[in-house]
Amino acid sequence: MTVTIKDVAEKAGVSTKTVSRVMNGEAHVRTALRETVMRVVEELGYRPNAFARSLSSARSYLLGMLLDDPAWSGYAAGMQRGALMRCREKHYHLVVEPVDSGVGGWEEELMASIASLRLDGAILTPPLCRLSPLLDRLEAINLPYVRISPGEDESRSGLVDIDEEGAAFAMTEHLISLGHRDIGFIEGIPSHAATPKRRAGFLSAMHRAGVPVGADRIVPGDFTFKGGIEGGEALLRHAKRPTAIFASNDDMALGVSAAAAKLEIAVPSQLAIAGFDDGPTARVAWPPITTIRQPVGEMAAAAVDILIDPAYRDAPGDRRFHRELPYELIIRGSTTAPSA
Amino acid sequence: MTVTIKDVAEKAGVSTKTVSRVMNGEAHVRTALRETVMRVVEELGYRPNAFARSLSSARSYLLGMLLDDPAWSGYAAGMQRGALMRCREKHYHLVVEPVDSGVGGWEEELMASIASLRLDGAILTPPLCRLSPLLDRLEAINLPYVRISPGEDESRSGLVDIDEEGAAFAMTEHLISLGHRDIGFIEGIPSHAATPKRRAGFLSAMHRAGVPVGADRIVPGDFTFKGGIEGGEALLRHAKRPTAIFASNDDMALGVSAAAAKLEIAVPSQLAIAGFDDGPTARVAWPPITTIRQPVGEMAAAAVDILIDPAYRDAPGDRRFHRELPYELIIRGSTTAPSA
DNA sequence: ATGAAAGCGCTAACAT
DNA sequence: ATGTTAGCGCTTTCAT
Repeated sequence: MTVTIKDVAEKAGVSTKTVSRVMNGEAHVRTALRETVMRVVEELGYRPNAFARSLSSARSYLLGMLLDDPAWSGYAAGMQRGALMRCREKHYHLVVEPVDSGVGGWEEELMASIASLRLDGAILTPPLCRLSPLLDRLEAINLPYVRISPGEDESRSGLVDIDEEGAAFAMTEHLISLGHRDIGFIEGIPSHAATPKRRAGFLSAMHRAGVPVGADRIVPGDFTFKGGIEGGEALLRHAKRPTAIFASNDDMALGVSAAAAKLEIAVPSQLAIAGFDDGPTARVAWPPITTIRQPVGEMAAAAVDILIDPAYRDAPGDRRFHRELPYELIIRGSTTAPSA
Repeated sequence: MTVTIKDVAEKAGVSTKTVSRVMNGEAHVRTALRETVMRVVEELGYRPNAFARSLSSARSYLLGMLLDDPAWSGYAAGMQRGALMRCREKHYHLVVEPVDSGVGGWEEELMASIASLRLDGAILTPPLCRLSPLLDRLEAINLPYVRISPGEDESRSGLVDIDEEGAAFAMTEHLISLGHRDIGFIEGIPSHAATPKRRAGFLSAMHRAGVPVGADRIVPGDFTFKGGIEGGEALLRHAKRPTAIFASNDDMALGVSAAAAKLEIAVPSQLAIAGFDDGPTARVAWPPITTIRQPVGEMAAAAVDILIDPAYRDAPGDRRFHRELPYELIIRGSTTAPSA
């Protein structure tokens, strides 16, 4: 059979409680004893049973990541990877809970899963983090959660985000500084908090540069490649087309790139293209996409840190549990000065 | 406090064992009683504690997915998604265990994690599924596992794969049927079992068509975009360059596409490009890449099915636990007939 | 068909 | 600094 705490205690000639203390790195154990116990643990290959521990201690050492990303994009994958790595470091485990909010009954299923696993906390990614009824339910069962880029109700919980508006502003300034004045913009899906912020950043940079933005220069989008093709075509079919297009994420930027190829418009010489996210797809393109690097892995890791901070339960709305991580403007081949 | 089985038993006027029977869908409970219990469960919002159940029953209802994919490509994400969905359906949970086999000590960490979670089974993805010492250790602790595309030691465990060689053969035939005779091939990373199989499929199709393959037409690769650029450049810098290039995966195919753009070779008119996998990147390209669809999600789901089959433990090597799923040739815009 | 009692392996609370 | 006791919430015998 598997080795239990009793076996270790017996062989080491101590009580199970002492073994428990050693395993959990608690104080009040003499070094000599601690070492004896450690040795026996090694010898026997003892691994504490996570279930027994959770059952008696109310802590599960399990964190959940709630994802609603039908496309399972690089964004979600990066988040997950970042959270996973930090969890591993801290001796927690991560349970990923994919959710399809398009289908009925998901909320019940999710709550059942959460309750039966007795999660210690949950990370909510966009657009889930804006579902107020979901937040209500999590609060009702007293489950601490941290939101990634929620964009509203800031004081309701810990959160991690970047300065979306500032980043969009910076990207727009980059395009303007290259000499572009007629710039098209493709929006994201409205359910994401980032959508209005990125647009606002774009508009305010244009405004500040004193460049008017025609209503036909802003088109809707949905964060997908296909949406980018459509948005790109809409912008490029004008008799007088923009010299640059700023898409609200990388996948749409690639769509614009495809639309340009179709219409035989050369990138970047005849059209500059910018994206947002710096996901895996941004690098797998030619020319590579100029974009905003959003440190998704670190954002998820920060969320884990907040969740496992013992102080978090008591003051989830406290400002010290709000992290704004730095973005980075990544200039690649898709943006150059407009040809005269 | 949270509702326990005792609360339900009390309110329903039955023993805890009866509630347990109802919750687990066991026989020997009168319909009337069953319904009463169900009603009380609803009313109280009772959720069984997964830890308590696991502690007393030896089953954890937890499956692990072991991943060693530094790029965290679409392949890994698709696998995970497929496994996750099937687990949800079957009331299991999935714990993802990323592994960086480049770093020392990963094996100990992994084993500790597995042991403490008392996993019911594990899914091994490439290239981990070929690490014989790891398989030895899993067998030593008696943990059932299923491998995805292991390519060797077939009788050692259940496995799920596709006909890699047949798929590469089909792709090559497609290119030949379009009229290509001078075709370049970029290999995958040697640690993956798929690498030699895809090459073999390519070679045998060429051979069958009676087309000789020059040694300089096969170049090494590593499944990355960058590797694809390099491989593509190597093939395209020849005075007489191939009219088509078949890359062992999509990311490399995109790299070839980028290399062609750099060298101002038009795709598909001057160069046809084919990939393999049909990952998310294949569609986010222009022209979209002709490729082989590998049903990664279904493969992972099949692995879950095998693991939770009660008969699997007793005969893991049995042929009925080997699944070969169908691939599909997806013809997109990147392959057309060579221009005369 | 249903129930009573005895753990599963660990930790919290309380000794000592 | 270390040990003892009593559960955590469920399932497993084994009765009835």
